[in-house]
Amino acid sequence: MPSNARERLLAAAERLFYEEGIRAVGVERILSESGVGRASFYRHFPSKDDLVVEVLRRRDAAWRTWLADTVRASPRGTGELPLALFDGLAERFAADDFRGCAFINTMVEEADPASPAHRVAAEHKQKVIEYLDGLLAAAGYRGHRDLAGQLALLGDGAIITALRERTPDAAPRARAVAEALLATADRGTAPQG
Amino acid sequence: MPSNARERLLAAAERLFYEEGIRAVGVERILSESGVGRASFYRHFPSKDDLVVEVLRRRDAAWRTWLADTVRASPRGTGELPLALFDGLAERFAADDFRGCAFINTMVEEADPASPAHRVAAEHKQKVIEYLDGLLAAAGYRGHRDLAGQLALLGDGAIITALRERTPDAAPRARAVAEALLATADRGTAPQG
DNA sequence: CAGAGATGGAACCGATCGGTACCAAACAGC
DNA sequence: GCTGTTTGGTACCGATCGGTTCCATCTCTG
Repeated sequence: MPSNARERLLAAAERLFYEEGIRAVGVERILSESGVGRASFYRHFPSKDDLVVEVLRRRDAAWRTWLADTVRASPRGTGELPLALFDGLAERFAADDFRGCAFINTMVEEADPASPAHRVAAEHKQKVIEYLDGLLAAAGYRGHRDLAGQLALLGDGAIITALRERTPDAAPRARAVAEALLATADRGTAPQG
Repeated sequence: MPSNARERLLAAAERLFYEEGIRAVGVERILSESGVGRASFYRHFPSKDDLVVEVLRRRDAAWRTWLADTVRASPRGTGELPLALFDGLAERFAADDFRGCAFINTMVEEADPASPAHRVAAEHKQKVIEYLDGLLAAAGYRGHRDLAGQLALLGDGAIITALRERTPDAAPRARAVAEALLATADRGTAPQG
């Protein structure tokens, strides 16, 4: 019942946009790689911009699900559970097709902060911060809100560094900073350690 | 004696590329905003790509000069002198036309790491790290090489965060992390504090 | 003032951009 | 088998892309 062509379009677009960039990939490429006809494309999406937004929405959901799964599967204790973010990033950085963060890339490519794609990308980062905030709050960190922003900042810095170096080295480097940060942070009546 | 048209082209291109993105700005825009004729453009630059590379080279030189000047003018002592990076970033983030880091943006837009523009952008970051390494070494930090990479990582994270938030708040937040990092770092026979 | 080099404007090129219209084949449910 | 929807293919649209060519003008130097 769910349209087959639509799924193929989204899958091809997500891959191509990430690998080569949103502006660098034309509709023609998406059609040929997905095997979908031109008319079918515009039956499912009013414009390329709408496809972009839909791709980002799905990737946002998938990415945060992946992060939650990674944290859930982490052997780390509650106190250092937020560091699981960097464990997960280390795996991502090692992937052959790693090309940074799709949402950072979108904010860069779609310069206008009011554009739908830019907004979805910015909101993604905000949701990740809120998730980290929850982890930090559960671990009893005071100032967990600020800490969450700093961990996200470290994660973004690691992603940019990995994009430049083309190695996974940035992940443990950022994690070391995060460890120093959490070590100096004040934990109140910590539920457990 | 230095070609006037060439300077105007570089100035207009630098501004437009930074404000709207490299791919988003066509040659026609650069011509109209610089007042340079089409033929003159291709007399000075074999292609748009060559203009892009030249713009990046100049911005690299200007940016690192700015950083060195900022550090030189900083009232901070030797031990915390590298933190002047974040003092400088704070000013940049507050600018109305702030749109992230031109070199990060280039690495994102020019996806191919072998492309000339991407390489120049990546090399810029490397040079900044080497400069920070010098500051840290002069301050007597052990492991100054790793520390330099971590400070640069924090800087990039701050830039991405500022791009998303559209406020200068990320600079002091990253600086706080850098302070915690330097505080836990081992200083050998420190020349002075 | 004369000559040479640099300049801006415009016409033009093939290719590609995002988007529309039409059509025949494949597919479903009844 | 018949009907109605979804599909892929193709031709086409105006606009813009990066790049070439030619020309008239302007400016600087001798």
